[in-house]
Amino acid sequence: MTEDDDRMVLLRFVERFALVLRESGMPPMPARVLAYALADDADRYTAGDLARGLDVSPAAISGAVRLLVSLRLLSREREPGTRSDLYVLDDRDLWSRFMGTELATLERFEEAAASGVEVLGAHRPGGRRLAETRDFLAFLREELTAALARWPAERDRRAAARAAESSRATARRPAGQKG
Amino acid sequence: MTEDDDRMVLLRFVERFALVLRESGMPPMPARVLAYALADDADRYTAGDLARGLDVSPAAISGAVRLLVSLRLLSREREPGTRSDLYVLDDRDLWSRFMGTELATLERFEEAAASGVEVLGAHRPGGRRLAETRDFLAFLREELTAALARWPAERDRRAAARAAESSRATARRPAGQKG
DNA sequence: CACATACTTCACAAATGTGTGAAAGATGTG
DNA sequence: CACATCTTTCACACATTTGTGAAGTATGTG
Repeated sequence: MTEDDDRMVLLRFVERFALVLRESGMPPMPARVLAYALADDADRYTAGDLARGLDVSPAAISGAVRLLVSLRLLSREREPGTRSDLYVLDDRDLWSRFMGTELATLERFEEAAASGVEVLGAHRPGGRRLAETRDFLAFLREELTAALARWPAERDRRAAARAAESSRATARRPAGQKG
Repeated sequence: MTEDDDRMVLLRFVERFALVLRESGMPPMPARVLAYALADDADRYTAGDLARGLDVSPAAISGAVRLLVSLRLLSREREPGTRSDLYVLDDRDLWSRFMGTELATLERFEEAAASGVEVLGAHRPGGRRLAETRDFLAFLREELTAALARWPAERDRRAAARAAESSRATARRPAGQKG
């Protein structure tokens, strides 16, 4: 009962989150698998787990994990003496990796703009606009790279802040009488 | 001859750049229109200009500019006494705007992650991962917003550097004898 | 006010993408 | 070494997306 409810809540979330991932260009099934692996409580999944958990065919999982592994968003592991691969979502820097793939796209943008400047000529209005575009993309890439490097420290800082906050809250509850 | 060649070069670039835009989630035709408006030398286009320039049907342009205008990447203007709208690519902060739409996506991500924490509970492993995801997205949004605010100044700085560089180069050519 | 021009809307044909079932391929077990 | 289990590959049906032609709408012109 409650277990089924939980599962529905989870699957509903999966669809919601996957939708946003899809709007960022990820195909539907990989998006679902990523969202599921992120939100469900296990930290390693066999292909069968994912297929059953999402209630889709194993074939669909096969294609989805192939993409996710190639993007480094999942990694494949093998437990000795077992016949299934295990897919693990390395959440320590999942989002850094995700942004890594975005940075690669940004670089492709930059290259395209630069080649446009080259073939069209920087003196013409169109070429000038492309040069400015290229500069912007370069700037953005520098900024993102720097931000990404700051993230691990920032994450720990935020996690510590959250922990302090919640321990203050629990300390207040049992002993907080002398207001 | 040369004019046709130029046009081919332009259209080839348009396709190349549009391809990257498409990988970032933009539909093909809007991507082409944006790339064309960016790279061609005019600074305002009627729908007909775009249709002829890209050699596609006016109907396709209609849908494409609707999207681009809604994203604020093109703006629609109307010259008095004429019967066509003019589409202008406001390149002064085109890319800031483009990133603005990306920021909106980021915000949707953040909301989705936050709602996941809410419905799944922050104490479970899945919920904890989602909380970290939400934090990362918030961080990224702050960083991007800050970077975007820095861009105008940075752009002028880079433009000035380029101008100084090129004037130094032209000054060196005619008079640069006493090396 | 009929007409010409430019654009938009709509229905459709073509292309593309997506997930399934069936068959084939691995890999460990008795 | 036959078998059981799990995964991958492949062909296909289904759905979605895309851009076109044709018809309709708006707007300025004679």
